[in-house]
Amino acid sequence: MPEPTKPQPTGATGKPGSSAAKPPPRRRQARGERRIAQLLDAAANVFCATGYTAASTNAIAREAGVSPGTLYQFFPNKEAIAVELGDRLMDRWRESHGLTAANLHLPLDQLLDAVLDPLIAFNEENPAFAVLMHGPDTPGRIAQEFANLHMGLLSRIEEALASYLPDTPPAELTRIATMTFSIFKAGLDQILSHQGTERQAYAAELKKVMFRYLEPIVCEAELPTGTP
Amino acid sequence: MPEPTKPQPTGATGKPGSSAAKPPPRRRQARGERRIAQLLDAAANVFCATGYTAASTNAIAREAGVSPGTLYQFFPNKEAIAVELGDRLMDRWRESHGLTAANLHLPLDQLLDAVLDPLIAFNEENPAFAVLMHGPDTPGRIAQEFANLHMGLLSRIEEALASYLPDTPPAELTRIATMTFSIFKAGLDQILSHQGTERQAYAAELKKVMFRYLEPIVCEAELPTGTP
Amino acid sequence: MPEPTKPQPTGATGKPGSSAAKPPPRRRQARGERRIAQLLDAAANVFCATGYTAASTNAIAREAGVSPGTLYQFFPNKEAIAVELGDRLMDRWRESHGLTAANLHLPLDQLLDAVLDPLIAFNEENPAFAVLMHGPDTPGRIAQEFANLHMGLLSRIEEALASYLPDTPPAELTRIATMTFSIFKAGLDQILSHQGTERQAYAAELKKVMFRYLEPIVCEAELPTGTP
Amino acid sequence: MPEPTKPQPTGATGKPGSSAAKPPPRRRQARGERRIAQLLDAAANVFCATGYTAASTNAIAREAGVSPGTLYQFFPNKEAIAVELGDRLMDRWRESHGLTAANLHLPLDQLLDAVLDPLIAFNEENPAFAVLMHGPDTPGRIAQEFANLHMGLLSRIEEALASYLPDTPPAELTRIATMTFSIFKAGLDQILSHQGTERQAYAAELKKVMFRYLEPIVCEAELPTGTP
DNA sequence: GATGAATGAGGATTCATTCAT
DNA sequence: TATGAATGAATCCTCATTCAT
Repeated sequence: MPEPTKPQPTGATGKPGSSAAKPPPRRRQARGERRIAQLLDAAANVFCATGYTAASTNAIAREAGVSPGTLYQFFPNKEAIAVELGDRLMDRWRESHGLTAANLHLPLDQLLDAVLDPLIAFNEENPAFAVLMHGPDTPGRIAQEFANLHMGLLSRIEEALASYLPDTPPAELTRIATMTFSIFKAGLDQILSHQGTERQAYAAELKKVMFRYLEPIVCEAELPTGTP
Repeated sequence: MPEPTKPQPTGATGKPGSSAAKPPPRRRQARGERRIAQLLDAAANVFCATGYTAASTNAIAREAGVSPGTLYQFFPNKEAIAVELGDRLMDRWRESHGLTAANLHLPLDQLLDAVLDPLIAFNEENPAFAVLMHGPDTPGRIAQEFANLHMGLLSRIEEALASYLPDTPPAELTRIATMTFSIFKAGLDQILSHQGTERQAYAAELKKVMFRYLEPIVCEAELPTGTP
Repeated sequence: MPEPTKPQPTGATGKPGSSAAKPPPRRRQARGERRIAQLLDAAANVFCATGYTAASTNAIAREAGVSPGTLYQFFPNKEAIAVELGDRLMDRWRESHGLTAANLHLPLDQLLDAVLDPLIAFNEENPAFAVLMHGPDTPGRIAQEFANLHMGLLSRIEEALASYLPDTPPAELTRIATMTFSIFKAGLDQILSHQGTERQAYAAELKKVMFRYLEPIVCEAELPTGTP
Repeated sequence: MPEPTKPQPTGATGKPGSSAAKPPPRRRQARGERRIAQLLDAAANVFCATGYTAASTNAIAREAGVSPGTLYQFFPNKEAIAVELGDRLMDRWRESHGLTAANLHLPLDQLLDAVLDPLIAFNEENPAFAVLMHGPDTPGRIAQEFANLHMGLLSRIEEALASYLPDTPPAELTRIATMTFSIFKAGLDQILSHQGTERQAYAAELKKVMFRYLEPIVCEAELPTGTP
């Protein structure tokens, strides 16, 4: 039917987290949906191979076995590809193993196991996730296109921490969360750049780092009554 | 392996002073040396502004106020600029505050203060150092051109650790050093991306992370006699 | 030669009503006719907004709220859209206010009023008409796709002039008509690019130009007997 | 010090008309200056052949026999090429036959001859001038990049008219000038799109149009006192 | 008839690098 | 040395058009 359907720029389906009132995600044929998946897979590969900055849209299209024009039918630009890929990975992560409320009552070491093991596994299966978490090599600033992903993860950490540290001032909470996230990313990189037992050893090491960092913080908060 | 090897970096004017038989540095290189410094300064700025991958040699030349041709008179390619800049920063670091033998007998907390404070200060003054430590956003692999810098720092950490942990197997030592370095880089990024008191708070936080991570390792090693 | 020939413009649905034997217009073309109108309206908008050369068929389809494929179901290419739009505008113009035979006996000033006022009004309502009269910015040559429109208008002017100047050689007649048309287009552009009273002032000015240009020509022809 | 030398974007040397304090026009080698001329010649050809909108920078480079990169060493974009070409043609025009003060005291018919003949000749030799005067086929607005050229010519006409019509209100003056310019462009197009005697005939015709349009305006102004 | 997918050549522009002066 | 010119492949992206559903 003539029904105009609102051009709806392209690609990105919607921010994660804003669950209500998703705008009808643009009528698309099944083939198109497949193409998008294909392109995002290709993008993941290329991002992993060359990093975000050096990745080229043509390379992504080539990797996906389509022409450059096709890519641009679904994504307005390189940035949008990264955003959409990040969103989808984030969704996938949340759906499969998200930080469940149950975990939040575990003791720290078990919490770390409960969170990190699947998260590491997820990153092993989706190495592009790590690439996107880092963003372009532009230092300092978090590039606009990665802000979603970054904030998404960061705020989840912050929430989790908040439940352990209800009395900590927000600024400090943010700092601890930021540091934790930062450390995690650093450790994850090491894990992913090793293989086999060494990889496991690094995973164990990361847990040590995080446990030792967070334990005093958490304990101190948990026992405000007795210990001097 | 870890042994840094200083790989005679650029193709340009072999650095005087590095090898045993110093040929009297020729006069006509004085200007050249100035040019090089100029170019490296410019490169540092551009790398900081845009990251390594996105930095263009033309932009570096422009920033240095010279023509592209001039740049290539001193460096065979973009990579060499990064390498040389990294080497020089590394030298500068070593010369000014390098991990002196004296420090190695300090207790851990003091050691961290002694090492991290000047290192952070150095990075504040030379933000390109952090950019180069990270290398391009290509994940996992350490790009060839940044291997020197990376290994240089890493092996110094490893040496230091070795003096605290003489009985630890080398593989583990490497792993701890790698992790430590990784954490440091991560923390440094946070420090550098904040300002004022918040920056200081992040620095303190980084020290906490590192102290808590390393303390048990070091303690355990230090007291092989008394513990049951 | 000037004779317009109405070149059976698009490849699509031969316009009913043009040839002698009217085949009863098939029902299923009703929708098609609407689509075409829709597309031509959209094309008019896009041509006005960006000019012919820079207009894209995708933009036209989008503006019409249909898919590119649909557009090509009715028009074989971009050119055909312009041609058909031009033809329709021309038809519309002819049907509503065409140079009626009656006008041809008015004195020049009244003739100009009689012709120009509605023509200007028509162009105000259909600004795409002016765009199409000019064609692409390719200078000199009249692009193939705009020849119809151009010749259509030109020959009408020429006919009108011929009735005033029966003894003028055809070459000169063509020249005067061409010049007149050219001036008209130029003036029209000015009119359309102004607003309100200024627009009216330009319209008046255009009439002055044309009147003063044509008056001596016409007068001289009208009084072949007396004047030296 | 390195003295940065101010990047000085590229290409365009400076606006015409601002004669004082020309910024030192960027050190350039002779070869470069030749290239620029070459490129502008090529651009003129391509603009004439295809019009501004459809002209491609690659086509210009090809026509000039250089690589696309070379073009961009001298011009930051297509627009700048048009601007510079326009400026140079304008300068060339002014230098050779500009409206000299002497002309301003001639009777109108002689003035028109004095101005139009060389101007037409100039346009015959530099057909790109006409293309640039028209600008892109975007209707109405005068595109930014052509404003200079347009205003340059328009204001010269306006000045000339002002000397004939000292008592006319400025708005009207502008209108008359605009109309005159518009007519001239229209006539010029016809002249240029014909050949030989026909071309001359069109030139004569244009003069008629302009003379007849302007004569009453000028006369009326010239004889406020004594008219019989 | 309608849709959205697909194409691939071509658009402007950049960039690492080399060359002539 | 130093410069600016030159390169050409590669960048992102667009567009007229065709195809499969």
